[in-house]
Amino acid sequence: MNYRILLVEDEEHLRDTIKLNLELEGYTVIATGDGLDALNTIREGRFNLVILDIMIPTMNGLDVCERIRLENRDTPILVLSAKNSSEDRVKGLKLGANDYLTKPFNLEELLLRVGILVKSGLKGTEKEKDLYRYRFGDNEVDFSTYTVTNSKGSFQITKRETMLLKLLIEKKDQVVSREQILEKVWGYDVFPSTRTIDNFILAFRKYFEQDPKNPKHLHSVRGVGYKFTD
Amino acid sequence: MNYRILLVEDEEHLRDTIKLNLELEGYTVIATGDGLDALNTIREGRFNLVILDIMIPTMNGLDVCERIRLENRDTPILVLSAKNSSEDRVKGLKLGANDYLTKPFNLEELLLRVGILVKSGLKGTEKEKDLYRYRFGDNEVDFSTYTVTNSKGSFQITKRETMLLKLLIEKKDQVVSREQILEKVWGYDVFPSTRTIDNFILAFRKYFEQDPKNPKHLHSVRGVGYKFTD
DNA sequence: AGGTTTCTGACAATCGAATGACAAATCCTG
DNA sequence: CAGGATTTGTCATTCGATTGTCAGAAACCT
Repeated sequence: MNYRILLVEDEEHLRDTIKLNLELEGYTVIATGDGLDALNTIREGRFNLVILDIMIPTMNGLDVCERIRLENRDTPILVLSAKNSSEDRVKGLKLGANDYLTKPFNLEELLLRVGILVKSGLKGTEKEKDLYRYRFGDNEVDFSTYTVTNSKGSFQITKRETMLLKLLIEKKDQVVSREQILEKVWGYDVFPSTRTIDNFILAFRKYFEQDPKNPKHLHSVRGVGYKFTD
Repeated sequence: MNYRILLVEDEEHLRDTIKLNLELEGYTVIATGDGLDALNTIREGRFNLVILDIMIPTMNGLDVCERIRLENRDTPILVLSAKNSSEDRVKGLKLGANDYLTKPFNLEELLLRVGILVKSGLKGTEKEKDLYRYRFGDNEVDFSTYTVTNSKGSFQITKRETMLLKLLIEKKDQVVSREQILEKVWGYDVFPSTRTIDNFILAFRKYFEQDPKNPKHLHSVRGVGYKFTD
């Protein structure tokens, strides 16, 4: 079996070291030092693991992590960081990283953890359904099939809608600004007008709310953005 | 789903704290402070995760770790330790631990890592369905002979078609992304264009659908992939 | 309070990327 | 080399995403 690993690390020397060692272990390694680059690469190819330094230029590494998770639920992510505060580790793990390693690290430990992650990803791309379901009101959303079920019946929503909904639910009870939404769901280089987001919310209200005019779950916060509550 | 966790920790106070917190998260926790005890317990019951302090009395925690791995390949192990030397971490990971956390640790981080491990262990539980024959609509597919029988008659399909069809049927009612399809049917290092997959689906619709224009079994999910339903 | 400005709701119109459809080229395998 | 299997190329079509517009609601400011 040929395992493919995407390595995102900006320090050139370290990048080469890690790449070399992983290749000696038999992995195929694609390496880049840039976050945007990484996102593009991951969209094109398939990987068994992403090793991600969160202190990279161009964009925040944690955002890269979150974005990979919005688009792609399966690929394991191993986060590297110079910060050793537990808050940072917690933040990384919350955004969907599968493991977190602090620099400087023991190379052998890295290789061991890589081995563990790569294998765990293999066991089955499909995970338990419950992990991808979310219930609120009389709605049930299945993020793996893009399906919504409620009293009105059962229907499909689109990928974009799913990503946005996921983001709002992740940040439940918090206001998410339009900028944040654009950044996370659409990316750094695309800038649709703000009407677009409104239209998505509009659609959500039609899908999920008993009375779309008096939303119980999808609230507008004037001048800022939107907020999801149960 | 009821997850069962075995907690092995000799400091009583810490043990109670962890146990309580895990239970608040909804896990069932069996706790013990003794290594031998732990081995006996794990032989009796099935667990989704073992949390193991390697500084426990009666026997060396690393030995316990090794024993568990010898007897039981699947159960994830999370090692706790006061030692923070990388050699110790490497030693633990080499003996089969899936993760390693140093005391004192952030409780939230522990809970997050527990969540990740418990889920990763699940993936393996799912058994590959051994499909031999499958019926849907007025079609009957025999995967061993690559033969399809329906009202239009009986004919052969190719190996690749069979692989793809099997994948879609295994993931019935779920959206299978193009990436997943490529990964499973073509492998990691082959990159045919997306048109290829489309053509296979096209063929399937001609084979299996009464009205290929309004497919009842092979649905497109725009921007993602395809979905099979009965 | 009243008038002004800014923001969101609502929906129609438009655009463009993803897919459908099929032909042609290439790759295999015997 | 023949013949099917697989892949690529091209154009048509469809559907989701985006923009534009306007009305009404909320905030702002004397």
